[in-house]
Amino acid sequence: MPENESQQALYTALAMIPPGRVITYGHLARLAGKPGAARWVGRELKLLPSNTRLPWHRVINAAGRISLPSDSSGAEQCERLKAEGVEVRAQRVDLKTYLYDPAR
DNA sequence: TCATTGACAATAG
DNA sequence: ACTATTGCCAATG
Repeated sequence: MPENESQQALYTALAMIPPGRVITYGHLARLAGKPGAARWVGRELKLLPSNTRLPWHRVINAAGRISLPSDSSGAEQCERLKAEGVEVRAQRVDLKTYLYDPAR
């Protein structure tokens, strides 16, 4: 059973991000019905189980960078993105090219 | 209740 | 490109 509406909306929105595309925390928050709650999104993603099927790795910050420490988690996100065809050069993703914007 | 912290964001200098 | 500041939501001490 859904823990709450917002969380359910977040999962649904995240699940529809196609491979090879990315989205920012802010945009995802808006899609989840909580505009301006980018930080809340990050907190929720951190709570996801390691066995989740959700594409958490397609979520990056507004600057196009990985918002995780460069150790294990950050490196894994980077690898996952590259594996999907997303170019990550100098720790940075070109939002103009890879950002998933349903309204555009 | 207040202060701090965190997978954030926009703006200014 | 960098730091500093301010605003944001929620959890934690």
